[in-house]
Amino acid sequence: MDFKMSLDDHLCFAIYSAHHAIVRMYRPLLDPMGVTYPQYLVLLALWEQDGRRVRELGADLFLDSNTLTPLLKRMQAVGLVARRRNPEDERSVLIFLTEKGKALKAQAEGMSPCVAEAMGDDMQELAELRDRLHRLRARLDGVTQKG
Amino acid sequence: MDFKMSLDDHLCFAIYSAHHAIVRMYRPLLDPMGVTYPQYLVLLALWEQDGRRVRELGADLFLDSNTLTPLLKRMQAVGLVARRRNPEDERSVLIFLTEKGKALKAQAEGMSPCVAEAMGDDMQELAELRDRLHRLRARLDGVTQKG
DNA sequence: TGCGATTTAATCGTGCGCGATTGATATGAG
DNA sequence: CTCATATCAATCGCGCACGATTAAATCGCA
Repeated sequence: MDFKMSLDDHLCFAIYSAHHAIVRMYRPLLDPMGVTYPQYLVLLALWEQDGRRVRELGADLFLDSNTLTPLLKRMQAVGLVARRRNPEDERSVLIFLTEKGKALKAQAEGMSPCVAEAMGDDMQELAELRDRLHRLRARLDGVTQKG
Repeated sequence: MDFKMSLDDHLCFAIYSAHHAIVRMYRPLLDPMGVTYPQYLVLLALWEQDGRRVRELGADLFLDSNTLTPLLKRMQAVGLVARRRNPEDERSVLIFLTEKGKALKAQAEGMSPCVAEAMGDDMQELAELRDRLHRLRARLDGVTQKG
């Protein structure tokens, strides 16, 4: 049985290829905003809660400072965020949205119809897919931690 | 409603984070084999059908030569594949598994129990998740093409 | 109080993805 | 047969991811 497992039979490849398809779909929507897809995810996290530490942002996004620091510096360079040392604890760095970064939220909400059209209109199906993936991720995280 | 959409509410982020969790889960299994996760996907495609052109491999993996050429050269450098110009059409390059590349298949099949344990034992659920993702990817590819 | 252990961000090197371009080979219309 | 067009792999530049390491600040305990 394992001996006949093709690429398409693998769940891992379904996730891999769906991920890249998502990024390709978002690119033309995000390009006019001047942000990449990972940067858009950072913005989503900051629109939800501003002024977080890099560590907290990383916990939400499942990313470490080796990825986030250069990414946030690029966002700072184009004026989307400000990085300030935390006066309460000089080890940590706080990330704040600039006015430009805040303003992008409205523009991003304008993408919704395009995203909805691309993803499909079956909200039930999409929400269920999302929840199944979150459960799988949580399970994998748990196993990887212990293993 | 859109104004309260958190990171976790987004299907795109569920896919993004599940993808990275999958890669993290596979890493300790693939490291001893000396291959990366994308290289493992290439091997899956080649174990299924050997001696393909770069273009065909790319069609299966949804990757272009700008990604595949350097990746295949790295696999050639460690002796997993051979790259030969196609005598029938000198524009194309054929990719062949070496004996070492073929031998890795048995070792990869040994990962199955670990993967199964990490992913969970509900094969029905996992197969359904896989099929839903393939349908989403197909839909996104269609929309992106036309758009 | 002093000092080792811990926490935090930053840095470095490597390997993807991919938009854009290049160069070589094949194809096809006239 | 010729030359424009198409196809194919390769190349280049940039931005992630991430393992490993470093440096600074804080914490905790003797």
